[in-house]
Amino acid sequence: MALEHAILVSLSERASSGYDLARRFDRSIGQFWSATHQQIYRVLARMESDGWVRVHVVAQEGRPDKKVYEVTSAGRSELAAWLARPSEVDIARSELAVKIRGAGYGDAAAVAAEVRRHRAAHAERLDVYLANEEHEFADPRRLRGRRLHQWLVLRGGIALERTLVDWYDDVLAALAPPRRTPPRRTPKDRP
Amino acid sequence: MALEHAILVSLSERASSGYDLARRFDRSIGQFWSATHQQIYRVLARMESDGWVRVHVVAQEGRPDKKVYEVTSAGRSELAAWLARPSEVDIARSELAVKIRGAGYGDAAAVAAEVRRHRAAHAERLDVYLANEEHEFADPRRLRGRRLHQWLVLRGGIALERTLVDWYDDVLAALAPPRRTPPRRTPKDRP
DNA sequence: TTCCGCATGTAACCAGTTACATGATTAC
DNA sequence: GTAATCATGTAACTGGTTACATGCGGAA
Repeated sequence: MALEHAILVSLSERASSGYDLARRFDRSIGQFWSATHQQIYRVLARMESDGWVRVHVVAQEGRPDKKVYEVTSAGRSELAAWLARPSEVDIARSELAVKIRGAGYGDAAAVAAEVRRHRAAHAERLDVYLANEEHEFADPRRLRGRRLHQWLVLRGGIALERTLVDWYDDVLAALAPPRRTPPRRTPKDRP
Repeated sequence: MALEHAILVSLSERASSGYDLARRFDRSIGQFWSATHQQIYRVLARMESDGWVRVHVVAQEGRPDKKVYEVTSAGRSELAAWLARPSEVDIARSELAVKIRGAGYGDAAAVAAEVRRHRAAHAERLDVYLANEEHEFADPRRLRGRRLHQWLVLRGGIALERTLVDWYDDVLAALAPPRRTPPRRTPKDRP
Protein backbone atom coordinates (compact mmCIF):
# COMPACT_ATOMS: atom_id res chain seq x y z
CA MET A 1 0.00 0.00 0.00
CA ALA A 2 2.40 2.62 -1.17
CA LEU A 3 0.30 4.85 -3.40
CA GLU A 4 -0.72 6.93 -0.40
CA HIS A 5 2.89 7.38 0.50
CA ALA A 6 4.05 8.07 -3.03
CA ILE A 7 1.43 10.82 -3.07
CA LEU A 8 2.67 12.13 0.26
CA VAL A 9 6.20 12.34 -1.13
CA SER A 10 5.02 14.06 -4.28
CA LEU A 11 2.81 16.45 -2.36
CA SER A 12 5.62 17.26 0.06
CA GLU A 13 7.68 18.40 -2.87
CA ARG A 14 4.86 20.60 -4.07
CA ALA A 15 1.19 21.08 -3.17
CA SER A 16 -0.94 20.20 -6.17
CA SER A 17 -4.25 19.07 -7.58
CA GLY A 18 -5.18 15.49 -8.34
CA TYR A 19 -4.91 16.17 -12.02
CA ASP A 20 -1.47 17.60 -11.56
CA LEU A 21 -0.35 14.65 -9.47
CA ALA A 22 -1.55 12.28 -12.17
CA ARG A 23 0.57 14.05 -14.74
CA ARG A 24 3.61 14.11 -12.48
CA PHE A 25 3.20 10.41 -11.81
CA ASP A 26 3.56 9.86 -15.52
CA ARG A 27 7.06 11.27 -15.26
CA SER A 28 9.48 11.20 -12.34
CA ILE A 29 7.72 9.15 -9.66
CA GLY A 30 5.84 7.10 -12.23
CA GLN A 31 9.18 5.63 -13.10
CA PHE A 32 8.65 3.33 -10.15
CA TRP A 33 5.05 3.89 -9.22
CA SER A 34 2.28 4.61 -11.67
CA ALA A 35 -1.37 5.41 -11.10
CA THR A 36 -4.37 6.49 -13.12
CA HIS A 37 -6.10 9.74 -12.29
CA GLN A 38 -9.21 7.92 -11.08
CA GLN A 39 -7.26 6.09 -8.47
CA ILE A 40 -5.42 9.18 -7.40
CA TYR A 41 -8.73 11.00 -6.86
CA ARG A 42 -10.08 8.14 -4.82
CA VAL A 43 -6.99 7.83 -2.67
CA LEU A 44 -6.79 11.60 -2.18
CA ALA A 45 -10.36 11.56 -0.87
CA ARG A 46 -9.47 8.85 1.61
CA MET A 47 -6.31 10.63 2.66
CA GLU A 48 -8.29 13.76 3.30
CA SER A 49 -10.79 11.97 5.47
CA ASP A 50 -7.86 10.44 7.34
CA GLY A 51 -6.44 13.91 7.89
CA TRP A 52 -3.19 13.31 6.04
CA VAL A 53 -3.86 16.10 3.58
CA ARG A 54 -6.04 19.20 3.44
CA VAL A 55 -7.65 20.82 0.43
CA HIS A 56 -8.44 24.29 -0.66
CA VAL A 57 -10.39 24.99 -3.77
CA VAL A 58 -8.80 27.44 -6.16
CA ALA A 59 -11.05 29.22 -8.63
CA GLN A 60 -9.51 29.83 -12.03
CA GLU A 61 -10.43 31.96 -14.97
CA GLY A 62 -11.46 30.17 -18.11
CA ARG A 63 -10.82 26.75 -16.69
CA PRO A 64 -12.44 24.56 -14.06
CA ASP A 65 -11.79 25.09 -10.37
CA LYS A 66 -9.12 22.94 -8.89
CA LYS A 67 -8.62 21.38 -5.51
CA VAL A 68 -5.11 21.92 -4.32
CA TYR A 69 -3.95 19.39 -1.74
CA GLU A 70 -1.21 19.88 0.80
CA VAL A 71 0.24 17.60 3.45
CA THR A 72 -0.86 18.15 7.05
CA SER A 73 1.35 17.53 10.04
CA ALA A 74 -0.44 14.20 10.54
CA GLY A 75 0.49 13.38 6.96
CA ARG A 76 4.09 14.32 7.60
CA SER A 77 4.36 12.04 10.58
CA GLU A 78 2.67 9.21 8.73
CA LEU A 79 5.20 9.60 5.94
CA ALA A 80 8.09 9.59 8.39
CA ALA A 81 6.69 6.49 10.10
CA TRP A 82 6.25 4.69 6.79
CA LEU A 83 9.80 5.49 5.74
CA ALA A 84 11.11 3.71 8.80
CA ARG A 85 8.71 0.75 8.51
CA PRO A 86 10.15 -2.26 6.67
CA SER A 87 8.50 -3.08 3.36
CA GLU A 88 8.30 -6.19 1.23
CA VAL A 89 11.18 -7.06 -1.04
CA ASP A 90 9.53 -6.65 -4.39
CA ILE A 91 9.66 -9.21 -7.14
CA ALA A 92 9.79 -8.28 -10.79
CA ARG A 93 6.71 -9.13 -12.80
CA SER A 94 7.18 -9.53 -16.50
CA GLU A 95 4.65 -10.86 -18.93
CA LEU A 96 7.29 -10.78 -21.62
CA ALA A 97 9.53 -13.09 -19.62
CA VAL A 98 6.68 -15.58 -19.46
CA LYS A 99 6.35 -15.35 -23.23
CA ILE A 100 10.06 -15.89 -23.75
CA ARG A 101 9.92 -18.91 -21.54
CA GLY A 102 6.95 -20.27 -23.45
CA ALA A 103 8.26 -19.39 -26.91
CA GLY A 104 8.48 -23.05 -27.82
CA TYR A 105 4.71 -23.51 -27.57
CA GLY A 106 3.93 -21.10 -30.37
CA ASP A 107 5.53 -19.02 -33.07
CA ALA A 108 9.00 -18.21 -31.77
CA ALA A 109 9.41 -15.56 -34.47
CA ALA A 110 6.32 -13.74 -33.21
CA VAL A 111 7.76 -13.76 -29.70
CA ALA A 112 11.00 -12.36 -31.08
CA ALA A 113 9.01 -9.56 -32.72
CA GLU A 114 7.44 -8.82 -29.36
CA VAL A 115 10.85 -8.71 -27.73
CA ARG A 116 12.01 -6.29 -30.41
CA ARG A 117 9.04 -4.04 -29.71
CA HIS A 118 9.68 -4.01 -25.96
CA ARG A 119 13.36 -3.43 -26.56
CA ALA A 120 12.53 -0.33 -28.58
CA ALA A 121 10.20 0.98 -25.86
CA HIS A 122 12.81 0.52 -23.14
CA ALA A 123 15.54 2.04 -25.28
CA GLU A 124 13.34 5.07 -25.69
CA ARG A 125 12.72 5.34 -21.98
CA LEU A 126 16.41 5.03 -21.36
CA ASP A 127 17.04 7.95 -23.71
CA VAL A 128 14.46 10.05 -21.91
CA TYR A 129 16.05 9.31 -18.55
CA LEU A 130 19.53 10.05 -19.82
CA ALA A 131 18.44 13.33 -21.34
CA ASN A 132 16.72 14.14 -18.07
CA GLU A 133 19.84 13.43 -16.09
CA GLU A 134 22.05 15.54 -18.30
CA HIS A 135 19.70 18.46 -18.29
CA GLU A 136 18.59 18.41 -14.65
CA PHE A 137 21.49 16.92 -12.77
CA ALA A 138 24.69 18.35 -14.13
CA ASP A 139 27.50 17.83 -11.64
CA PRO A 140 25.82 15.18 -9.48
CA ARG A 141 28.65 15.09 -6.95
CA ARG A 142 27.44 18.37 -5.54
CA LEU A 143 23.92 17.11 -4.88
CA ARG A 144 22.50 17.04 -1.37
CA GLY A 145 19.14 16.18 0.19
CA ARG A 146 16.01 16.02 -1.94
CA ARG A 147 17.85 16.57 -5.20
CA LEU A 148 20.36 13.86 -4.39
CA HIS A 149 17.55 11.42 -3.62
CA GLN A 150 15.78 12.23 -6.86
CA TRP A 151 18.97 11.66 -8.77
CA LEU A 152 19.58 8.31 -7.06
CA VAL A 153 16.18 7.07 -8.14
CA LEU A 154 16.78 8.29 -11.67
CA ARG A 155 20.07 6.39 -11.64
CA GLY A 156 18.15 3.26 -10.70
CA GLY A 157 15.77 3.76 -13.58
CA ILE A 158 18.65 4.22 -15.96
CA ALA A 159 20.43 1.11 -14.72
CA LEU A 160 17.30 -1.01 -14.99
CA GLU A 161 16.36 0.16 -18.46
CA ARG A 162 19.88 -0.44 -19.64
CA THR A 163 19.85 -3.94 -18.22
CA LEU A 164 16.56 -4.72 -19.93
CA VAL A 165 17.75 -3.46 -23.30
CA ASP A 166 20.90 -5.56 -23.02
CA TRP A 167 18.94 -8.59 -21.94
CA TYR A 168 16.52 -8.27 -24.84
CA ASP A 169 19.46 -8.04 -27.20
CA ASP A 170 20.81 -11.30 -25.84
CA VAL A 171 17.39 -12.90 -26.16
CA LEU A 172 17.06 -11.74 -29.75
CA ALA A 173 20.49 -13.02 -30.63
CA ALA A 174 19.59 -16.42 -29.24
CA LEU A 175 16.02 -16.52 -30.52
CA ALA A 176 16.45 -15.09 -33.99
CA PRO A 177 20.05 -15.46 -35.05
CA PRO A 178 20.86 -12.83 -37.68
CA ARG A 179 20.74 -14.17 -41.23
CA ARG A 180 23.00 -13.24 -44.07
CA THR A 181 20.07 -12.61 -46.38
CA PRO A 182 17.09 -11.37 -44.44
CA PRO A 183 13.78 -12.69 -45.82
CA ARG A 184 12.01 -10.19 -48.04
CA ARG A 185 8.53 -10.04 -49.41
CA THR A 186 9.11 -10.05 -53.14
CA PRO A 187 6.50 -9.00 -55.74
CA LYS A 188 5.94 -12.68 -56.39
CA ASP A 189 4.34 -13.09 -52.97
CA ARG A 190 1.22 -11.25 -53.99
CA PRO A 191 -0.81 -12.41 -56.94
CA MET B 1 -4.03 -11.13 -17.45
CA ALA B 2 -1.07 -13.41 -17.71
CA LEU B 3 -1.52 -15.82 -14.82
CA GLU B 4 -3.64 -18.09 -17.01
CA HIS B 5 -0.91 -18.13 -19.60
CA ALA B 6 1.89 -18.59 -17.13
CA ILE B 7 -0.02 -21.62 -15.88
CA LEU B 8 -0.45 -22.88 -19.44
CA VAL B 9 3.30 -22.65 -19.97
CA SER B 10 4.04 -24.39 -16.70
CA LEU B 11 1.45 -27.08 -17.37
CA SER B 12 2.76 -27.63 -20.89
CA GLU B 13 6.14 -28.44 -19.40
CA ARG B 14 4.54 -30.91 -17.04
CA ALA B 15 0.98 -31.84 -16.03
CA SER B 16 0.53 -31.13 -12.34
CA SER B 17 -1.75 -30.33 -9.42
CA GLY B 18 -2.57 -26.85 -8.19
CA TYR B 19 -0.43 -27.43 -5.15
CA ASP B 20 2.47 -28.46 -7.30
CA LEU B 21 2.06 -25.44 -9.56
CA ALA B 22 2.10 -23.16 -6.55
CA ARG B 23 5.39 -24.63 -5.44
CA ARG B 24 6.92 -24.38 -8.89
CA PHE B 25 5.80 -20.78 -9.15
CA ASP B 26 7.90 -20.09 -6.09
CA ARG B 27 10.93 -21.11 -8.10
CA SER B 28 11.57 -20.80 -11.82
CA ILE B 29 8.50 -19.08 -13.23
CA GLY B 30 7.91 -17.19 -10.02
CA GLN B 31 11.07 -15.32 -10.84
CA PHE B 32 8.90 -13.18 -13.05
CA TRP B 33 5.37 -14.19 -12.13
CA SER B 34 4.30 -15.16 -8.65
CA ALA B 35 0.97 -16.37 -7.35
CA THR B 36 -0.50 -17.71 -4.14
CA HIS B 37 -2.06 -21.17 -4.09
CA GLN B 38 -5.53 -19.74 -3.55
CA GLN B 39 -5.35 -17.76 -6.72
CA ILE B 40 -3.95 -20.66 -8.67
CA TYR B 41 -6.86 -22.86 -7.56
CA ARG B 42 -9.35 -20.23 -8.57
CA VAL B 43 -7.80 -19.63 -11.97
CA LEU B 44 -7.45 -23.36 -12.62
CA ALA B 45 -11.18 -23.77 -12.00
CA ARG B 46 -11.95 -21.04 -14.49
CA MET B 47 -9.55 -22.47 -17.03
CA GLU B 48 -11.21 -25.83 -16.72
CA SER B 49 -14.66 -24.39 -17.31
CA ASP B 50 -13.22 -22.58 -20.33
CA GLY B 51 -11.89 -25.87 -21.63
CA TRP B 52 -8.24 -24.87 -21.60
CA VAL B 53 -7.27 -27.66 -19.21
CA ARG B 54 -8.72 -30.97 -18.13
CA VAL B 55 -8.44 -32.69 -14.76
CA HIS B 56 -8.19 -36.18 -13.54
CA VAL B 57 -8.24 -37.01 -9.89
CA VAL B 58 -5.43 -39.20 -8.69
CA ALA B 59 -5.95 -41.17 -5.49
CA GLN B 60 -2.89 -41.51 -3.31
CA GLU B 61 -1.97 -43.63 -0.35
CA GLY B 62 -1.50 -41.87 2.94
CA ARG B 63 -2.07 -38.46 1.49
CA PRO B 64 -5.00 -36.53 0.07
CA ASP B 65 -6.19 -37.10 -3.48
CA LYS B 66 -4.85 -34.71 -6.00
CA LYS B 67 -6.28 -33.19 -9.14
CA VAL B 68 -3.79 -33.36 -11.94
CA TYR B 69 -4.35 -30.78 -14.66
CA GLU B 70 -3.20 -31.02 -18.24
CA VAL B 71 -3.51 -28.67 -21.19
CA THR B 72 -6.17 -29.45 -23.79
CA SER B 73 -5.81 -28.65 -27.46
CA ALA B 74 -7.99 -25.57 -26.91
CA GLY B 75 -5.50 -24.54 -24.22
CA ARG B 76 -2.62 -25.10 -26.58
CA SER B 77 -4.11 -22.88 -29.25
CA GLU B 78 -4.96 -20.22 -26.70
CA LEU B 79 -1.36 -20.25 -25.53
CA ALA B 80 -0.09 -19.96 -29.10
CA ALA B 81 -2.49 -17.09 -29.79
CA TRP B 82 -1.42 -15.27 -26.64
CA LEU B 83 2.25 -15.64 -27.51
CA ALA B 84 1.65 -13.80 -30.76
CA ARG B 85 -0.61 -11.13 -29.23
CA PRO B 86 1.21 -7.93 -28.25
CA SER B 87 1.33 -7.22 -24.52
CA GLU B 88 1.87 -4.09 -22.47
CA VAL B 89 5.38 -2.84 -21.90
CA ASP B 90 5.66 -3.35 -18.18
CA ILE B 91 6.85 -0.70 -15.79
CA ALA B 92 8.89 -1.51 -12.72
CA ARG B 93 7.12 -0.94 -9.45
CA SER B 94 9.31 -0.38 -6.44
CA GLU B 95 8.18 0.74 -3.04
CA LEU B 96 11.80 1.04 -2.01
CA ALA B 97 12.48 3.53 -4.79
CA VAL B 98 9.66 5.68 -3.44
CA LYS B 99 11.28 5.53 -0.02
CA ILE B 100 14.66 6.50 -1.38
CA ARG B 101 13.09 9.42 -3.16
CA GLY B 102 11.33 10.49 0.02
CA ALA B 103 14.27 9.87 2.36
CA GLY B 104 14.49 13.58 3.14
CA TYR B 105 11.07 13.59 4.80
CA GLY B 106 12.06 11.20 7.55
CA ASP B 107 15.00 9.39 9.05
CA ALA B 108 17.44 8.91 6.16
CA ALA B 109 19.43 6.44 8.24
CA ALA B 110 16.35 4.24 8.62
CA VAL B 111 15.85 4.30 4.86
CA ALA B 112 19.49 3.33 4.43
CA ALA B 113 18.91 0.39 6.74
CA GLU B 114 15.97 -0.65 4.57
CA VAL B 115 18.11 -0.43 1.47
CA ARG B 116 20.71 -2.63 3.16
CA ARG B 117 18.05 -5.20 3.96
CA HIS B 118 16.77 -5.28 0.40
CA ARG B 119 20.28 -5.42 -0.94
CA ALA B 120 20.93 -8.53 1.12
CA ALA B 121 17.74 -10.17 -0.13
CA HIS B 122 18.58 -9.51 -3.75
CA ALA B 123 22.16 -10.64 -3.31
CA GLU B 124 20.82 -13.89 -1.93
CA ARG B 125 18.47 -14.35 -4.87
CA LEU B 126 21.32 -13.64 -7.21
CA ASP B 127 23.34 -16.40 -5.57
CA VAL B 128 20.46 -18.82 -5.92
CA TYR B 129 20.08 -18.01 -9.60
CA LEU B 130 23.79 -18.31 -10.25
CA ALA B 131 23.98 -21.66 -8.49
CA ASN B 132 20.97 -22.75 -10.51
CA GLU B 133 22.60 -21.75 -13.74
CA GLU B 134 25.83 -23.53 -12.97
CA HIS B 135 24.14 -26.71 -11.93
CA GLU B 136 21.38 -26.88 -14.53
CA PHE B 137 22.79 -25.12 -17.56
CA ALA B 138 26.38 -26.13 -18.00
CA ASP B 139 27.49 -25.40 -21.56
CA PRO B 140 24.68 -23.02 -22.52
CA ARG B 141 25.86 -22.69 -26.12
CA ARG B 142 24.46 -26.11 -26.84
CA LEU B 143 20.98 -25.28 -25.61
CA ARG B 144 18.00 -25.48 -27.96
CA GLY B 145 14.25 -25.04 -27.64
CA ARG B 146 12.59 -25.17 -24.21
CA ARG B 147 15.86 -25.41 -22.32
CA LEU B 148 17.30 -22.46 -24.19
CA HIS B 149 14.23 -20.37 -23.39
CA GLN B 150 14.40 -21.29 -19.73
CA TRP B 151 18.02 -20.31 -19.62
CA LEU B 152 17.33 -16.97 -21.32
CA VAL B 153 14.79 -16.09 -18.66
CA LEU B 154 17.18 -17.13 -15.93
CA ARG B 155 19.81 -14.86 -17.51
CA GLY B 156 17.33 -12.01 -17.29
CA GLY B 157 16.76 -12.69 -13.62
CA ILE B 158 20.48 -12.75 -13.00
CA ALA B 159 21.03 -9.50 -14.87
CA LEU B 160 18.23 -7.74 -13.02
CA GLU B 161 19.29 -8.91 -9.56
CA ARG B 162 22.83 -7.87 -10.25
CA THR B 163 21.71 -4.44 -11.37
CA LEU B 164 19.62 -3.99 -8.25
CA VAL B 165 22.47 -5.00 -5.94
CA ASP B 166 24.81 -2.56 -7.67
CA TRP B 167 22.25 0.20 -7.56
CA TYR B 168 21.62 -0.30 -3.86
CA ASP B 169 25.35 -0.14 -3.27
CA ASP B 170 25.46 3.21 -5.02
CA VAL B 171 22.49 4.42 -3.00
CA LEU B 172 24.13 3.34 0.25
CA ALA B 173 27.39 5.04 -0.65
CA ALA B 174 25.52 8.27 -1.30
CA LEU B 175 23.08 8.00 1.58
CA ALA B 176 25.30 6.75 4.36
CA PRO B 177 28.91 7.55 3.55
CA PRO B 178 31.15 5.11 5.45
CA ARG B 179 32.56 6.55 8.65
CA ARG B 180 35.98 6.00 10.04
CA THR B 181 34.64 5.20 13.48
CA PRO B 182 31.27 3.53 13.22
CA PRO B 183 28.91 4.44 16.08
CA ARG B 184 28.85 1.83 18.80
CA ARG B 185 26.51 1.19 21.67
CA THR B 186 28.81 1.41 24.64
CA PRO B 187 27.94 0.11 28.14
CA LYS B 188 27.29 3.68 29.16
CA ASP B 189 24.18 3.75 26.98
CA ARG B 190 22.25 1.60 29.37
CA PRO B 191 21.86 2.56 32.98
C1' DT C 1 -16.13 21.46 -36.22
C1' DT C 2 -13.31 18.64 -34.30
C1' DC C 3 -9.90 17.58 -31.27
C1' DC C 4 -6.77 18.47 -27.28
C1' DG C 5 -5.82 20.15 -22.51
C1' DC C 6 -7.66 21.26 -18.03
C1' DA C 7 -10.24 19.34 -14.13
C1' DT C 8 -13.13 16.20 -11.46
C1' DG C 9 -15.72 12.52 -10.74
C1' DT C 10 -19.10 7.68 -10.59
C1' DA C 11 -19.72 2.72 -11.34
C1' DA C 12 -18.55 -1.73 -12.53
C1' DC C 13 -15.25 -4.84 -12.77
C1' DC C 14 -10.95 -7.74 -12.35
C1' DA C 15 -6.75 -9.37 -10.08
C1' DG C 16 -4.52 -10.43 -6.10
C1' DT C 17 -3.95 -10.89 -0.89
C1' DT C 18 -5.13 -12.40 3.82
C1' DA C 19 -7.36 -15.07 6.99
C1' DC C 20 -9.41 -19.21 8.04
C1' DA C 21 -10.68 -24.27 7.68
C1' DT C 22 -9.93 -29.28 7.10
C1' DG C 23 -7.46 -33.58 7.70
C1' DA C 24 -4.03 -37.17 7.12
C1' DT C 25 1.11 -38.49 7.51
C1' DT C 26 5.77 -38.04 8.78
C1' DA C 27 9.70 -36.28 11.33
C1' DC C 28 11.73 -34.30 15.63
C1' DG D 1 2.97 -33.48 21.58
C1' DT D 2 4.21 -30.30 18.12
C1' DA D 3 5.45 -28.84 13.80
C1' DA D 4 5.96 -29.47 8.85
C1' DT D 5 4.43 -31.30 4.33
C1' DC D 6 0.76 -32.64 1.26
C1' DA D 7 -3.63 -31.07 -0.71
C1' DT D 8 -7.77 -28.38 -1.46
C1' DG D 9 -10.76 -25.03 -0.69
C1' DT D 10 -14.27 -20.64 1.06
C1' DA D 11 -14.94 -15.73 2.20
C1' DA D 12 -13.86 -11.15 2.77
C1' DC D 13 -11.22 -7.59 1.40
C1' DT D 14 -7.94 -4.27 -1.02
C1' DG D 15 -5.80 -2.31 -4.90
C1' DG D 16 -6.03 -1.17 -9.51
C1' DT D 17 -8.18 -0.79 -14.28
C1' DT D 18 -11.73 0.42 -17.74
C1' DA D 19 -15.54 2.71 -19.29
C1' DC D 20 -18.30 6.55 -19.08
C1' DA D 21 -19.79 11.43 -17.97
C1' DT D 22 -19.40 16.53 -17.75
C1' DG D 23 -18.04 21.07 -19.39
C1' DC D 24 -15.15 25.06 -20.77
C1' DG D 25 -11.42 27.22 -23.77
C1' DG D 26 -8.18 27.36 -27.37
C1' DA D 27 -5.86 25.61 -31.42
C1' DA D 28 -5.93 23.31 -36.10
